[in-house]
Amino acid sequence: MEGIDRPALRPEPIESLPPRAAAKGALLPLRAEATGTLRRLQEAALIGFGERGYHGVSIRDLAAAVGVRVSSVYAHVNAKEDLLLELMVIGHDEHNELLRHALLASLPDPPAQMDALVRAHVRMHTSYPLLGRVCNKELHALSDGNKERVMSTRLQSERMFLDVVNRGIESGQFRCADPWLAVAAIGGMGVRISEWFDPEGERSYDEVANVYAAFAVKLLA
Amino acid sequence: MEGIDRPALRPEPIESLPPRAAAKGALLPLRAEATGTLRRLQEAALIGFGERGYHGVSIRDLAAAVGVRVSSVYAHVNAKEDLLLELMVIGHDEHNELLRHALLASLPDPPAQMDALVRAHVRMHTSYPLLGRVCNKELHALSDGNKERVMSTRLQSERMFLDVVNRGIESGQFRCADPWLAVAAIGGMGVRISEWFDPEGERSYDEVANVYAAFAVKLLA
DNA sequence: TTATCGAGCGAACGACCGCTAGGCTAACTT
DNA sequence: AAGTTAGCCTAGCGGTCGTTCGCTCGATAA
Repeated sequence: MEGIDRPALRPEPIESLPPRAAAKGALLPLRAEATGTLRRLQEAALIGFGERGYHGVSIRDLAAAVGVRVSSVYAHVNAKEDLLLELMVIGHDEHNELLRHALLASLPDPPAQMDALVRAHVRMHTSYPLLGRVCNKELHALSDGNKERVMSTRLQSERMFLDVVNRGIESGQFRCADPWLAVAAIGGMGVRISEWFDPEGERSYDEVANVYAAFAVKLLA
Repeated sequence: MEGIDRPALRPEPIESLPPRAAAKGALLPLRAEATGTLRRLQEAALIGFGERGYHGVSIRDLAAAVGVRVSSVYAHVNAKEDLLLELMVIGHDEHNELLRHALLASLPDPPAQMDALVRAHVRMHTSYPLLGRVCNKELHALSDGNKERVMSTRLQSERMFLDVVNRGIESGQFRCADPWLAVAAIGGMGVRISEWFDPEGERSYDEVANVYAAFAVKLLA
């Protein structure tokens, strides 16, 4: 028995937020329309779920973070899971839209399209690292129906990458024995960004995006 | 109000395990020396933490999975966190050793060394996908001291990749403006494997390793 | 034979969990 | 002025959390 002073289960509260960072450093994308207390609940949930995981954050934590009593939370939210679901839907929809717009604005050349897709992918994970973390780590906490709903969006996004890879192979500009594996690799390196990216850090979005886009295209050459 | 039938928080128990899979499909690497009930607790924790996260699995879940009462768990384990710590140490040490041995057995040529490192990295995440998931997703649940201990091993592993990239740049075999970013990308695509790899699936370890190793070297060319 | 010990047990501790019932207040409609 | 509503409150429900306690039982060692 050596555990004299056992570590506290929840060592520190979720820091409450300054009124609102400039849009540049917003926690959530513009498609998050909520305002007032609900908005602050969503942001507290984003921080908490992102740092400690869904089951590591209680309604009491969230209530304390926004300066409200537990029961008042339920004036804005039906259930804790709804808070997670909303974040996951926002994140996946935003990601999907970024990819779609990237494709629309790109020349119809597979390497150019892949470059555009990867830049959008990187933009998502550098602009909203906490959201990326929640979307990629907390799926398990969603009930089956909600999980399916989110996964269908993710599958659509994956398909965009896959289509570009396949078209590039047909045109002879890409060479790749297993297109899905290439997409998995490209996707994986982007997803991980949300684990280390720091907007105040030494690497800007542009640097990461340039490098990763080049990586993806080289990897398929 | 639409949440008529609220989803159960913990819908299904951790399935209890068959006596022991052949070493080929072992849940834990050989360096996990525990036997008997403690071993089965570790394996139940690995499955539970990997599928539902540390805070999503209770001591009662683990006890039920190994067929023992809650209080008996504490004959083998000092605290729940120790179970997680042990898994994380095993995982990180195994990973580190695989990388070291890969380097030792490789020709001193940076592309060959990178090929070997990536194969070892892939081997880790295909052989022990649950362990990879726990190691990469549950760091937040470790107390500060334990987290540091694990992170120092991770840093050592990262350094092996970084050294090879830097040496390859010096020798002119690699071209890369930001070596750390390349390591992050290569590491990220490997880490993600544990999220989708299925030993019974259509892709074998060898296929994934071949492709990913080629990706890494091409990406640095 | 006796002593020790590992491994299990039932019961329970205090804290925390998600969630709800019901009441108060202040602002907005009508 | 009267009614409605949004938003917050106090209080507490039933249940689960990690952990501890004192105990039994069988195997091993002296």
